[in-house]
Amino acid sequence: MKQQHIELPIVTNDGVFLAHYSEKGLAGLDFPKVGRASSRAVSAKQIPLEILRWHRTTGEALKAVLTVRAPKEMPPLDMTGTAFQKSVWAAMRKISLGKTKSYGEIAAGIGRPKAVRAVGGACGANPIPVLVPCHRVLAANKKIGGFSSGLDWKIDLLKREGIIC
DNA sequence: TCCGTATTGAACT
DNA sequence: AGTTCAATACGGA
Repeated sequence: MKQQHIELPIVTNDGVFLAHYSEKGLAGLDFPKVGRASSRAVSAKQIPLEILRWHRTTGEALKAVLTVRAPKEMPPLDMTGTAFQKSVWAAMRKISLGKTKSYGEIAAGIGRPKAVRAVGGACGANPIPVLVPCHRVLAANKKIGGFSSGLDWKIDLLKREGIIC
């Protein structure tokens, strides 16, 4: 019994995101990539009804965040990672809309005040950007820092939320 | 075990 | 004010 790793596109005004689902929930989310002509056509029949339901929720939540609104509902997240990473991701999800935290604050929040760089590593390993608001985590002096899936997205999202000019 | 990392804060130009 | 440097925790090879 292989793990079905299903990819489904989410069409937004900002492009086509690609959601990855496992049998347990949303396992990943990719930013739109230029030049991805056609995501593989998946016949809707092959997709478990449960996943379609998650996908709908995911799409709503994603669009909500992209329009600077709090998601009303989140799909189950299947985040594979170490205990430390889960702590970091959980801490990041507590950041409310339009707010920011520094890596140091996240580290302190999970009881490891000096693990700031490790926090950065966990952010980079975050499989679900946007929904887990890793873009709201800035460096201590309010500098942007980095972003795995493209710094442009981070800046753009921060602009929408009025965090930066 | 060693290396890289989306950091940080202090010391030095 | 800009730059360099050491410290620190964790994950991957």
